[in-house]
Amino acid sequence: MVKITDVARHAGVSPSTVSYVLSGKRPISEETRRRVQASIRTLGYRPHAGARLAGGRANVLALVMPLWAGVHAPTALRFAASVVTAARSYGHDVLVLTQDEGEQGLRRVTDTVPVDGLIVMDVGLRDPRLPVLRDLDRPAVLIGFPADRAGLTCVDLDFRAAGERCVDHLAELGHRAVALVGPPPEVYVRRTACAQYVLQGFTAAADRHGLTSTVHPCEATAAAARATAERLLREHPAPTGIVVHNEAVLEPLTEAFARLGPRVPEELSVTAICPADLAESARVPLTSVALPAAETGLRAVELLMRALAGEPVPATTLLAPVLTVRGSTARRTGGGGV
Amino acid sequence: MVKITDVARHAGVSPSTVSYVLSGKRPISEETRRRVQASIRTLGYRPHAGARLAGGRANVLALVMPLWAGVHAPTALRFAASVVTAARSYGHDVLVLTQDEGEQGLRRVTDTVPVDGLIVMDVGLRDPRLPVLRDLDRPAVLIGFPADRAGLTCVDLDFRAAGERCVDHLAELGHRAVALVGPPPEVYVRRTACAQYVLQGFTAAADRHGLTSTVHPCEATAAAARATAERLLREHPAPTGIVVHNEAVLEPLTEAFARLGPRVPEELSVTAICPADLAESARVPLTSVALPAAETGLRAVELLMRALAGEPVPATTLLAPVLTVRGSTARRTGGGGV
DNA sequence: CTCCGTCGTCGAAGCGCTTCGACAACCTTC
DNA sequence: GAAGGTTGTCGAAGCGCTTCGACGACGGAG
Repeated sequence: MVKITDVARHAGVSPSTVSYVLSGKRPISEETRRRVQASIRTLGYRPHAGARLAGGRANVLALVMPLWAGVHAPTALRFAASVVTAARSYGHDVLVLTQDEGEQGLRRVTDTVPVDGLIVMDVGLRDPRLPVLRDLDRPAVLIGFPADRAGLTCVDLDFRAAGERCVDHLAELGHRAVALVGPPPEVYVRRTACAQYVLQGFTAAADRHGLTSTVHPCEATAAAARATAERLLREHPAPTGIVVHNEAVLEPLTEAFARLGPRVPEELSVTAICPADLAESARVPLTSVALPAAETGLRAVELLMRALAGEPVPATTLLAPVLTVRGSTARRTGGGGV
Repeated sequence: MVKITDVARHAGVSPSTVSYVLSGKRPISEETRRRVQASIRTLGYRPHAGARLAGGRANVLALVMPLWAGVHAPTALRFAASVVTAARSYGHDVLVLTQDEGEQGLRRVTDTVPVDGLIVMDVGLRDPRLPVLRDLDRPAVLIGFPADRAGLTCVDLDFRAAGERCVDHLAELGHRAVALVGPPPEVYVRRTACAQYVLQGFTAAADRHGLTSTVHPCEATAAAARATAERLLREHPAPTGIVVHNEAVLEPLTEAFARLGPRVPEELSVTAICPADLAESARVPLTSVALPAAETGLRAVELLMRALAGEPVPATTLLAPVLTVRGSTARRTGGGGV
């Protein structure tokens, strides 16, 4: 293992000079800097994270992610993967923490492990971890928007706008009755932020367009999806436009529709809020607002890096929803409605 | 942040004594030990990982996992979750590394981050990382069995026996022609160990029973699954027993069968090698050999902890396959065959 | 030509912890 | 009852790095 003193010797300077070249915290002559950097490269020097002891950077960030309960694994993994990849591109490694470690988990990890900053996924509207995050001596970026975001840096898809965008699209196609199939009730209870925002956007847009609307939380099981499909079709007026915000039931739900009668999109238009490739690879490619996991993760890391560099960062970054029309929505046919 | 000197002062001993109480590397009188431990508890002291500098434990382990390519996300996440949970129960945190960082990734992380040991998922038969792992000054546990496991600690489901077990079951039920639907060709090319072992077990058992057998690698897409289903049914002799070792196509494959004709299990018996809950929640509950993600992760962590404690650990831990009969297999009916 | 301010570099101290050698105190053993 | 062993504890050094204060060299101002 090559250490800073090796670099210093090789470059003919003192260790402190090498340190200052690395951190840029003191002026170093152009020539010395170049020599030091050359030595660093030829020796393949890499600072050791343990030295965060002395106030340095560890080049490690912590990612708090939901690992068990009620999350759609492929989606969660996509976020994680993009965070890890982005972090690596900044030379950082990633420590994972599970959601359920809660507030103490945050405390523990910042006290115990050399970690430069945190990224927290799946934030609740009134997440109990918020006070701790505000209080921490390290920067943090939330993926999701809690109700009170004072003193926090947040990034996420604009879920409210996403909900609206879906309804707008359905309204433009002439649909007069719409339904939202959302995540399971627990998620609303936990008050996961994005579920709430979609709901708000959905309702607001439906009202704005004067549409009839209903909301159906749905467990992430095929059976629940089938039950929800049946319930939807029995409604009066029967919705002709559906917004699905629940990746896990996308598949069984569309299949249930296929069995129960209404043809998609001829008789029933379906839009989803989900990762783009999921929407593409459905048996009927779904018109969807993309859940930009890759971009969100990347943005979160970028924000964290800028915060670490001492730059000011925007408190909120809302990613604009992009609706892609695929095969699952069509102009409303037939009369009906009420 | 309370540090070791605080504890020492509070207990009326020197810092080194506290350290020895913690590490047990020197005898400490019963009375002193108790006093120190009391102080540790009341002050809520937690050693800082950065101090691994001085030779201590960091209480961090690295998990190398496949994050993008061709893995079944829910299964991968299950492994990861079990590793993280088990690690936490030993007071360790987990740093994730992606598969594709390869050998240098291992080097980097052990040089750079205070990490006590490694767990490596998804090992190839001739994984290029093996030399590095052997060479490292830290213990490592592999999930999976490479061809040459000298000097390595490995744990995994006995995939060979799992393949055999499925075929045995089908043979017992009177099936004379069986087919294996495996992971995509890439996986065989990368020589991911478990795919090879299932294949071996499948072939060996089929030969032993004198069954006709064919092998069908299959992409992880619904389209590929449908194509595979059609190909299977056109074969001559048509297989009446199928072994599926590819979680991603489980669903579309069974559905394709449902459409194309043969009734499961009356006309076609299907067994799977997959996580138990996946098998249970299929529309026709699948007879399966469970992929024990939770147990495997736990075992891997246990082995690592024992290695860290200096205890000798078994070089190989093979988990015996457990076949659970559910609704997708039945005694072969009808005549046919050739 | 001196004085002072800058610039660039260095040495030393210290981060929280472990570990080595030392050393009292006590216990055997002849 | 002195020699030799144990046992339990301590002090100090050091891990790789950062940072603070110091200092020599240089240049511009007076």
